[in-house]
Amino acid sequence: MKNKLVIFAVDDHPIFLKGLIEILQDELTEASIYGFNFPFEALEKAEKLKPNVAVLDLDMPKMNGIVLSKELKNIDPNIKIIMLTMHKEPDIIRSVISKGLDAFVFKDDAVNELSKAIKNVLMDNIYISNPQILNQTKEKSEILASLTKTECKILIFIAENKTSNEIANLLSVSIKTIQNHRNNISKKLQLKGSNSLLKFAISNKEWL
Amino acid sequence: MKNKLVIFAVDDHPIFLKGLIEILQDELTEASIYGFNFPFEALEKAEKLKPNVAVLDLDMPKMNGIVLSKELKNIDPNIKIIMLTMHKEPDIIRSVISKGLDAFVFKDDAVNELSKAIKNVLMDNIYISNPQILNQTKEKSEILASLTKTECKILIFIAENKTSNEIANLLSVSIKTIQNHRNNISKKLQLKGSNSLLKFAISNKEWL
DNA sequence: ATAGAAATAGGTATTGTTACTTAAATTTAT
DNA sequence: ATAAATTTAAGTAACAATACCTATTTCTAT
Repeated sequence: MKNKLVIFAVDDHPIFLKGLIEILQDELTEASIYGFNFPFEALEKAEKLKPNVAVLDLDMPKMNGIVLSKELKNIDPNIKIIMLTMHKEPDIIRSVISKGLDAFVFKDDAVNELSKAIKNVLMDNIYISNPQILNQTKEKSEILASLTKTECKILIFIAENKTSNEIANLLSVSIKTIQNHRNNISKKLQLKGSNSLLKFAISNKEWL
Repeated sequence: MKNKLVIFAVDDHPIFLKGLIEILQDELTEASIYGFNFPFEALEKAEKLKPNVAVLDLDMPKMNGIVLSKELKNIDPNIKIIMLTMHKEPDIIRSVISKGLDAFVFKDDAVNELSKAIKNVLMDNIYISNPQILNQTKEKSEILASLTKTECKILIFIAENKTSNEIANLLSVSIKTIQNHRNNISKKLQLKGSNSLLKFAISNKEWL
């Protein structure tokens, strides 16, 4: 006779968490489901309750799903992590997926995909709902990864509303150096036209 | 003996909707709760089911909560609308609040505030959870509201990555006219510096 | 040690945005 | 009808970003 399955669900939105617990309970009637609105609550209870699976929201204030997953794996490396997200951008997913998760499920698909994900991670499989999304624009994220350290630093400054002049002063280099970097970044990202780099930086500032 | 209360809940996220229905059912055991993932489904059923209250998500693809609320009021002006949102920015809330809603509840507060909101709207009161948020930065939204029609139109074009030249061609006016409007908008919004208007437009594009 | 990558910085030109001015035509409201 | 607001558009100037180019120094890995 095997032990009762213990599942953690962590999401900062109370209503979403309520729905999440409902779904898990519906699908896994024999499991114990614990819901937490705050990541630190889940961490506090993890040692005592010894969860087998943790279903985490990626986007949470203060401690996001990635950080929380690392903390949980610290407590017990056998805890299986299922990451939930609303984001559908391949770039974001790719940047997150390489950090030791066991499953990745999109919130829109969660009703159908969560039980599959749980079954798979318990068999030590890695599960990704909607994997075809990842094949759509492989190039872009690879190009983003091709940016050098300095180029990344400058792109972050651009996203922070800094002009080339301001960045040059902050880094104590010539404005021509910054302009040159901007050009190289634009070429790598295949951006053209007026303020295209600024628009890109602002739109993607969360993921630099 | 009064009729049974009929409540609609509309949210594009299945899990959130599930949680929402749970809360409503918990709080109002005697009511009939109908949940819809898609606004058009709610519209289709509204004539037959004659809801007294509709709890709507503000941010939905294709048809947002404002549009849906107008359609529902078209079917029956007596339907009370409770708008749910995640946004906490006073600007956004102020721009939405003046469109004939009966209640405004923040998603984070929804567990506690929803039943209060329903009771109030049924008594023909207007209910706002967390009204103190609105008093924080009154000025900015008032300035935003001070924009004229043409200024708004141009701001939307700017947010759509259009240059002054492109906007001038689209509207068949001189580029100097567009530049002049840009200046007037910047002055009204108290924006200064390089590309400040573009940055503002991109950051606020959802609420123009 | 040396080749390759990265960071530095200069030139030159075009285009776009900001910031100010004035002013006429048109629309809107009282 | 008249005043006020809005839209239109001109001039001028400075600053910023894009889009090319070349070239030197510095770091990095084999």
